Amino acid sequence: MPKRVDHDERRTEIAEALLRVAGRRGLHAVGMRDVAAEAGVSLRLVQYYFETKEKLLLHGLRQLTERFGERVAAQVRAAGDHPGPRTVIEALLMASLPLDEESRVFHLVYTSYAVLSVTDRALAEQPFIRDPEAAEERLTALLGLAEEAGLTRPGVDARIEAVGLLALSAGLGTSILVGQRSARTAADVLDRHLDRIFRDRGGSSLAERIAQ
Amino acid sequence: MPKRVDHDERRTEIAEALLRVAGRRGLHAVGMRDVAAEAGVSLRLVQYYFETKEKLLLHGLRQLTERFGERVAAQVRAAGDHPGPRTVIEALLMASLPLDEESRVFHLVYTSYAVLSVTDRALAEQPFIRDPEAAEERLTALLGLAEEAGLTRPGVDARIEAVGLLALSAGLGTSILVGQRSARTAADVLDRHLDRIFRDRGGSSLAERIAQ
DNA sequence: ATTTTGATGATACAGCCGTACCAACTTCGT
DNA sequence: ACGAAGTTGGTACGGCTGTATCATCAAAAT
Repeated sequence: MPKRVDHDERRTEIAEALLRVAGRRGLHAVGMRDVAAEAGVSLRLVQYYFETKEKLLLHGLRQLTERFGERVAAQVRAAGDHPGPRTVIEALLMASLPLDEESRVFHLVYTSYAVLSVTDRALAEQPFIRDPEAAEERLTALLGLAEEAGLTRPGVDARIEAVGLLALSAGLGTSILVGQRSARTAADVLDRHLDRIFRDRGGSSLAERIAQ
Repeated sequence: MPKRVDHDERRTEIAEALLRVAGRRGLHAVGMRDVAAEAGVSLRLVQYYFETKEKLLLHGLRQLTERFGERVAAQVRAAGDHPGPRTVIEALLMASLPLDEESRVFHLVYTSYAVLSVTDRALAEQPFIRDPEAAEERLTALLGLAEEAGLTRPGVDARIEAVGLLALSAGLGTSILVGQRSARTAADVLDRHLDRIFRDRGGSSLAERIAQ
């Protein structure tokens, strides 16, 4: 048989090119030809690995969320060996903020997809709308743990707090993305919010940890 | 001179048609021909009143924010004659949530514009990015008033709270938009958050006020 | 009444898009 | 060595887009 090329790897490379272009010029502006040029291959090849543009977009979305999930996991892992619930939650939320270029691209492209999904049925049925659900479950569990350990202030409802924290960090994320807020301000706000959930301030503040 | 047609009125009608189509099929999918058909006029007329598509889009954005501002103002006015700061803030934030069709369209189109503005310089320089600033000022002032009146809990920083509240309601808004949360859940979260800022629960809760 | 100017319509054009087609090349099995 | 199958490139097609052109009509001014 012919050249031994790892199809999955090739697909990953091309999808990566798609995400790069989308991050640079906006998802709405990427064409098949742009992706091909960015990946350094011919237009035909892009068609070969993803028969249609829609499939390419869907694959790109999947790849985007996967990579982001890994990134967040790594950042949480870096938070320490036996971190308290607040530390883990802080790491989780901060990792979701578009503070560096990679994360900025993620937010931009992900939000583009989310907007498209409102008017595109095929996109709306995609599981990427279910990823936040998983995050909610995890956050709720973490808050429940903290509650049992007596770390939270009285009257804290884990699920409601989880939803609020996710919405807050999502809102802060987009406001950073559009250049409305600085990373510093966002960290301050997040810090204050966590102060109202937890009894004790965990270690150093988020704001201090940002060199901005 | 020729037929006395109010140009501004005409422009408003056409821009309204643009927003309707954008709300139905997504901003990325609207073409000049779609707008013309929706407005019941010829393509040429759309070109006549807005020479270029970019100008049409910018006018549509301005119109969108204006209409939304009026809507919010009306909803706040409906909150009562001498409402307390919390009531006003609640009305403000709830009016920003996409609970009915009109507001849903606003959120969708506005978010579309925001996403585009990240990669489009002309859009980024548009003042619609400054509207949230005005909202922040107003919220900060309201919270400051509440603080002076002794209505808030100790340790409340008006500006940080304002930023947090806006980010929270923006995040809740988009999560409602993509069908991830119900209006009820969003109201609950907002309620809880306000409970942590204010000493007393204002009148009835937001959640109770929603028939959902 | 005629000219002038604003308002409207039909149609054409150039460019880009996603996709399809066809030819060529590479590498493996026999 | 030969052919088959996987892989790649060049190019063309149909459709849609925003914009421009040309012509027509209506109404006010002289």
